[in-house]
Amino acid sequence: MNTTDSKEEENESSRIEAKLEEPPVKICPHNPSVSCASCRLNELCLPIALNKSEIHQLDEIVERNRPYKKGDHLYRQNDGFKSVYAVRSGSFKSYVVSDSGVGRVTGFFLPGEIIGMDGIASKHYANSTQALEHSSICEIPFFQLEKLSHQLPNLQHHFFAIMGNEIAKDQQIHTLLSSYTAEERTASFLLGLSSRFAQVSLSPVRFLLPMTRGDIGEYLGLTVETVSRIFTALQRKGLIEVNNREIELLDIEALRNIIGAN
Amino acid sequence: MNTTDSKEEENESSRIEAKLEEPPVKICPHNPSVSCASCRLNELCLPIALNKSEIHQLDEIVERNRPYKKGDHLYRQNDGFKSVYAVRSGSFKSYVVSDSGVGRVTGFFLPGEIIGMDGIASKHYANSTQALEHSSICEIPFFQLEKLSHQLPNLQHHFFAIMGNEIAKDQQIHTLLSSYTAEERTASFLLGLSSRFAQVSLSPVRFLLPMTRGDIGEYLGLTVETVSRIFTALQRKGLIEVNNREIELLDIEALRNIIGAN
DNA sequence: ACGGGCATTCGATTCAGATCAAAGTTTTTG
DNA sequence: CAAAAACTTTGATCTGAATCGAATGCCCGT
Repeated sequence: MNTTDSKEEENESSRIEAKLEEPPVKICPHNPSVSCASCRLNELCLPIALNKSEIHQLDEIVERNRPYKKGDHLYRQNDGFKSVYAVRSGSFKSYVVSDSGVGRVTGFFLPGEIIGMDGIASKHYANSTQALEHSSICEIPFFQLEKLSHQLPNLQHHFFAIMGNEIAKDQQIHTLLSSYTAEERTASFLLGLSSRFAQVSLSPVRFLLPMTRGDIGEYLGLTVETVSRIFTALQRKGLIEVNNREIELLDIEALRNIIGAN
Repeated sequence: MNTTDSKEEENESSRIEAKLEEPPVKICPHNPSVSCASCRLNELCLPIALNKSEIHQLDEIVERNRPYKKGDHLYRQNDGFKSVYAVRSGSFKSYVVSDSGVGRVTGFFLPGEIIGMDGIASKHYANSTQALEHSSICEIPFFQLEKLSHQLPNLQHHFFAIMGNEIAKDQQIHTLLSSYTAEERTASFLLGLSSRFAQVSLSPVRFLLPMTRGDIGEYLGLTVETVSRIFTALQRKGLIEVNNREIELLDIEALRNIIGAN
């Protein structure tokens, strides 16, 4: 999509390398001290609602892969489904490519969020997912997650909740795409990002967009130009301040009012 | 939405009645012979992949409510989440109503399909769901489903798959809404219905739409007029035959080609 | 059978956002 | 460090679908 062929080659090879060095390292090479028990995301991610011993068991099945460079793929459309992934740091986007070459972004993932659940039913991933920046991931082999869920009712319960949450979120987007204007979509998107950043203890009013305007447009069903124009318009109205990828929300109440009628 | 106040009153009271007559009748009043084991949908619905004894255990927790009349609500937005539902016969639609009164349909449900998973995470249903025609339902109290899933790995596995399927489906709709034209959306919708009818052994080429043009429009992010015009246009091109709610797909290949480029 | 209320269709017009075109800016890379 | 590639912004124009305005048809209850 946005990457050249040669870039893709590199990514592909580094990805394969990572797979070859089995058995997977349990401790993240670039931050060996992180385990689920000590991860700052454990209140947000899978371990939520698990007790100490349960977290330890979960820890056992989590594979902490080497970090992903910008553009590296976690998996590609139609790859066999094997794992779900929890973002540890950085960010990812999922997208599908049509025969006509037009890509459509189906989701963005920030730390603590789970990637890959679209593959559970069909056993093949329905989209491709790549890193938007230097990022790290916890890979959770789904077969083992199921087995462990069977032993730990709390984990089963929580994973049902995570999937239910994904379903509810997807339906909100359905509503957004089927009835919101470009400005409403954009405001809603910014507010959504804001609260997701807040969840990981980042500023909800000032943040860096990990994705391009084009990515946002594909996600929201708009063109790059429209996204850019709406950003400019919101800035002119004094609701946000834009500097490249850096966004500051100046008037959250007003942004909420934009989507308030819906 | 489409029902008058007085109609709503009726529905509401009948619904409350149904809840009052606990303990729930295990055998459907209007068709006492149906159990999961004998249900013609059991290859499609929850019992899939369960053995005879497991199906019997599932049967124990399923509540077969009285039938729902057209317009009756299964639940309403923000009601406390208690159960998921499997459609036994008829059809349902889910919708959200905005403050501004504009409703948006978020889904249609045919026999064998599961309703209500959007409430699992938040413990409150994110939408309202009502019958589009005289319909019957199997209610599955979620707490008991979880408990049983914990005992039956096959059930746990299958429910993960059902939820994963819902997630994958929702993401397809995301793509549809963010990049398809009105004609592409409509063609895709008709083909989707067609294959869902086929799954329950109904004709995939000739069927009755259980929903109005308005419902379809809200679901696809189009207006009633546009849906109507597209139907007319597809008929003029000889791809479908429309008579009120009755649809015949005359050229499925051509319909596929409409969305083929995507 | 009939009247009233939805649901559907169709035509005319408008408009939000796409498309087309091009310059400017930031990031990547050899 | 400079060239190239990728991304962003702005302006002009176009267009698909919304909106507005009716007329007609169908279904439901009495």
